[in-house]
Amino acid sequence: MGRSPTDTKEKLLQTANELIWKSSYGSVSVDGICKESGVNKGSFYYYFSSKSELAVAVMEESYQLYEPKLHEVLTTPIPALERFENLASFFYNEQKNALEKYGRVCGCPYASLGSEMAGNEEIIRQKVDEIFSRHEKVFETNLQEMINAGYLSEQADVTALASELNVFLLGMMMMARIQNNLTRLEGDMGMGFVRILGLTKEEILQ
Amino acid sequence: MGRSPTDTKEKLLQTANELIWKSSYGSVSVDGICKESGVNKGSFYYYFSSKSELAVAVMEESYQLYEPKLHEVLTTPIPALERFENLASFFYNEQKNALEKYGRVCGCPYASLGSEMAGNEEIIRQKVDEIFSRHEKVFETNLQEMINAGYLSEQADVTALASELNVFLLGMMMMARIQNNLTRLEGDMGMGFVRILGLTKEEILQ
DNA sequence: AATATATTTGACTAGTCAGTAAAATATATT
DNA sequence: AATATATTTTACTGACTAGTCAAATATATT
Repeated sequence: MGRSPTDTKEKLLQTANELIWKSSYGSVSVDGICKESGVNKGSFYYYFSSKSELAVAVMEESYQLYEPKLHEVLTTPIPALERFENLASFFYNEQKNALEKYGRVCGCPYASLGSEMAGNEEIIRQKVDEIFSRHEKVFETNLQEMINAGYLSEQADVTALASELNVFLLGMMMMARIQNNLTRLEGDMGMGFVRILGLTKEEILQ
Repeated sequence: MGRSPTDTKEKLLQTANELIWKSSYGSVSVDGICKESGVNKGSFYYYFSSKSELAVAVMEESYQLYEPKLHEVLTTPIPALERFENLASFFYNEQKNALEKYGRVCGCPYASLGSEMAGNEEIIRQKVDEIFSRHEKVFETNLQEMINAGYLSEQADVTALASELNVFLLGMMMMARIQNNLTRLEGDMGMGFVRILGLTKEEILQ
């Protein structure tokens, strides 16, 4: 009974994701998102109760698309050194695609939005906090699996390492966005991962 | 000849610094800054030609206050390990003071503002980029002095280390702001600096 | 005291903001 | 065909936005 579902909500989420990622939460208006989506403002508030609730939904959807990709790169059964070099390439390619699509280095969407709105919209701050926890958990789980599979030293402190990897990644992404430049990301990210994990060509276990 | 100079400009800079640091650029209005400063809007535009120009001036002034403090901590003639432990304490105390004053963890003002506005206001992005370059240069200079004074290994790559310290600091500050929590900053920052520099209690040269 | 300059005042755009509400429309089910 | 429900449309607040402008005022110098 009732009318058929449409792709209106999905279109709003996607447009909002793009606009907020490349510019910012504060400089993107609900009107702007609606105009770009070809959706009426009334329809916007049929699907979302506020702009901040939309931002939270955008992050959840985007993270659900991202996490499996991260997991896949980290679970490929090759030495840990190569896995993290692949991870660095993965992030670099993501940023390069965004640069080509949006004309600028976009960085980490969660970090930018979280940092901007942490002091103004508690539900946004909480969502970013939660997403970072989940992200760190993925690192943790995969590091433990690498240890179990003999790819990483048993002495490794997975919790501490996951946290450090996260902080380093965050810092690199922020720097790339502010510099609007990918060269550092290309040059230093893989090395950074490897150094944090204490991996060298000689120390590889398998 | 003419009227005496006043502290109006200074008051605007200080108020803007506080408001933008704790919330964001987009959610602080020129009207809000004026009201909080007890200054008329006309006076605002007598001193600043735009909101973004104000933000640039805020960053320059605040960095000029900050850099000497950073330099002082890093030039105290004690072993490098202790210098960077002191540096971690210095950052922690700065954040703790801001937390007490503004009711929230504020993080790095340049990074937050830079990340927010990098895609919208090129003069802001450029200023943050410039400030980060100067900041990294301070690390470089001081690391070289530590090597010269025999406090750090001569094999250390000061450029790479300065960059890594910067990225790590940036990541830690961002995370603290988003988590609105100082415990990680208190627990992991010193350790992080020391690990990046490859310093351990045993390896200290002097 | 007159004058030149520095600074402040307050009113004013003209546009944009997030959010509302009721009517209109489309369609699946009965 | 009637009805119930899902979705869209349109017009509308009322507050806030960055920025402008000319007149008013204060004061150091002559």
